[in-house]
Amino acid sequence: MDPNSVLLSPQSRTFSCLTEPSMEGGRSPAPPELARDSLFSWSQLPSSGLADPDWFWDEHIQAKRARVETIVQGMCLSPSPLGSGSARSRNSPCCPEKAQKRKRKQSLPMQQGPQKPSPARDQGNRKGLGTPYMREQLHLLKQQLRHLQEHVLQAAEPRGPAQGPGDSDKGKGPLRVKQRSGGGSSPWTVDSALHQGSNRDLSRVDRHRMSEAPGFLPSGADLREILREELTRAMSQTVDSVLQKVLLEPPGHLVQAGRSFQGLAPEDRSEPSPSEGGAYKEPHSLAILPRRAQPQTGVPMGHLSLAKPLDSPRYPDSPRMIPKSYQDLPTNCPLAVPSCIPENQILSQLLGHGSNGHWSDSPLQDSASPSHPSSESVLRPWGAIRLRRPSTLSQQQYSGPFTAAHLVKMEQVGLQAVTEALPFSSAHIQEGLNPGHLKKAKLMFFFTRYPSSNLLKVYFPDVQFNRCITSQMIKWFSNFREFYYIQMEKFARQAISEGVTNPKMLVVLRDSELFRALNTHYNKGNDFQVPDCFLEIASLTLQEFFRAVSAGKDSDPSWKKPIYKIISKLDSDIPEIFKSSSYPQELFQVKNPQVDCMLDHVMLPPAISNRPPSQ
DNA sequence: TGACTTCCTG
DNA sequence: CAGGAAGTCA
Repeated sequence: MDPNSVLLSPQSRTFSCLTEPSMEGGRSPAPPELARDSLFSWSQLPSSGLADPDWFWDEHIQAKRARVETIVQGMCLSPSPLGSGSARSRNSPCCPEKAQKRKRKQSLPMQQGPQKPSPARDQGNRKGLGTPYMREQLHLLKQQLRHLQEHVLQAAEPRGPAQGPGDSDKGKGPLRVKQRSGGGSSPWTVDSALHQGSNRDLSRVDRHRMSEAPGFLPSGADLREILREELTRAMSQTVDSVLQKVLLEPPGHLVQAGRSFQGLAPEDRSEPSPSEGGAYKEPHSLAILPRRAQPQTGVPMGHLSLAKPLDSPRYPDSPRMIPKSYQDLPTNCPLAVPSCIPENQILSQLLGHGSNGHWSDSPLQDSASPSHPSSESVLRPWGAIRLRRPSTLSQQQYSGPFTAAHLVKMEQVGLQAVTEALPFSSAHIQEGLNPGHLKKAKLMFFFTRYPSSNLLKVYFPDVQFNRCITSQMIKWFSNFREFYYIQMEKFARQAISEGVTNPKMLVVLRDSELFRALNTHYNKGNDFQVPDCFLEIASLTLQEFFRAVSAGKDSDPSWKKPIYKIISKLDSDIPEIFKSSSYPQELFQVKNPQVDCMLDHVMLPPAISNRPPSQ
C-alpha cells in the first residue's frame, strides 16, 4: 500500500504545502518523510512563497485574516439573504453552463412582467417594509465587524509587515478559507463562511494545525474566542432586531413579500445544489429506476427539474404543490397562486417539518417525517423528488447571512421570514406521480405502447391529472418506447450481422436475451408475468426492424416511422385490475420494505398472469 | 395553437 | 427518467 494514500486525507492536505519550501527554496533537501509528502502536495499547491521558516506563523495569521475577511465579505453580502453572485459563483464555479441553461428555461414561460432577477431587487421590493431600518442595522454591523477585524489583525500581527487587508492579500484570504473548506466538510461553510458553522470548520482546522504546532495554541484560541463571541453577539443583535422589525409588519406584509419574492423565486429555485441530485435520486433508484447516472440532475427534476418547472407552463410541480382547490387555475400562473395560500398553512407546514425536515438534505427525511401518514409515506419517494426543491432553496438562502443558531432562532420566532422565501410548501402537494405509478406504467407498457391521455386517466384514478402530470406520464411512455425501439433495432442488427435472412426466424421468447433486456427494464425484479401478447408485439417489432434494416431503409432519416406506425396500432387491452388505484401502491408498498418474497402473490394476480394474448 | 411524438442529451 | 428542441397533425 502506498503510504501516500494515507497522507491524502483532508487533514494531511492542510499541511501539504509544508514541504514545498524545502524543495523550492534551494535549501537542504527535505527529510525523507516530508519529501514523500511533497510528492502529492506539489501539484496541489504549485505556487509558493512560503519557504520562510515563519510560514507557520504567517499561515496562522493569514488564516485568521482570511476568516475575518470572509466574514466581513459575507456581511457585505448579507443585505441579500440569498447571497449574491460572487459568493454563489464561488460556491459553484463548475456549472456556469447549467446556470445558463436554467436561465434560458426560466426566460421562456415567465409572463409576469418585468423580471426581477437579482435578489437585491427583492430587497427593493420590500422597501417601506423596514428596509431603511435593516440597512441601518446592517451598516452598523458592518462597521462593527470592520473594527473588530482591525483589532484582531493588529493583535494577530504585532511583528509582521502587516499586509493590509485590502492589499494583495485580499483575494488570498477567501481563497484560503475556501481551500480549507473544500477539503473539509459542510457545504454550508464554503462561501458564506460567516456563521458559526464555518467558524467551527475553521476551528477544527486550526485545532489540527495547533496540535502540530502547539506554540500557537494560546493566542489562536483566544483570538478565535474573542472573534467568535463578538461576531455572535453582534450578529445576534442585528438579526434579532431585523427580524423583530420584519415580524412586526402588518399581516399583509407576508403576502406582499411573498409576491415580491415570487418574481425572483424561479432563479433562486433553479439553483441546483450538489446535494439536490443525491437526495433526489436515492429513493428513486432504490425503488424502480434501473439507474440514475446523473448525480446533480434531477431533478430533479429534476432534476433540477426544479429550475424550469416553476416558471414553465409544463412545470409539473407547481400544480401539485398547491391545494387542490387551486389546481384548476391556469397552470401558467403558478406563481400567482401561493399568495392565495393561507399564511398559517404555510407556516404550520414549515413548523411542522422543523429544522430536521426540510432544512435537511437527507433523502430519507420525508419518509421519516411524522407529519405524513402512512399512505403518504409510501408516496414519499415522489415527495422527496419534488419537495427537495423548496428545501434546497431554503438552505441556500439562509446558509449565507445567518448562522445555524439563528436559523433555529428564526424558527422559534415564528418563521415568517422563512415563509417569505418559500412561495410553495410541501403541504400543498396533493397528488403526484410516485414510483408506484411509474411501476404501474411500465407494466402497462406490456399492453399498450401508445396510451392516450384519456386511457391514462382511466388507469390512474388516484392521480390528480393536470397538464403537467399528463405530460409527465406521456413522457414516461415515450421513454419506454425509446428504450423498446432501441433494443429492437439493436437486436435486429445483431441478427443481421449473425447471418439471419428470414425475419420469421426472429421470435422473442421468454428465454431470449432481448426479452431479458426488456423485462429488466419494464419489470425489474421479474415480479410480473409478461403477457404473451407483448412477446408477439416484440417479435413483430423485431421483424419489422429486421426487414427495414435488411432492405437498407435505415439510410432514410425517417425509416423508423413506418415501424412506429405499425406498432402504434397493436396496443392491447389493459387488464381491469390496472384500473385499481391501490394496485400499484400495493406493489410498491410491498416492494419498499424489501420483502420481495411476498411479491409473488401480490403482484401476480390471476387476471394478469393468465391473461391470454389479446391479439 | 396545443397535443403528441421522436430524437438528443444529461 | 427528465428537459428540451424540432417536427407533425388536427
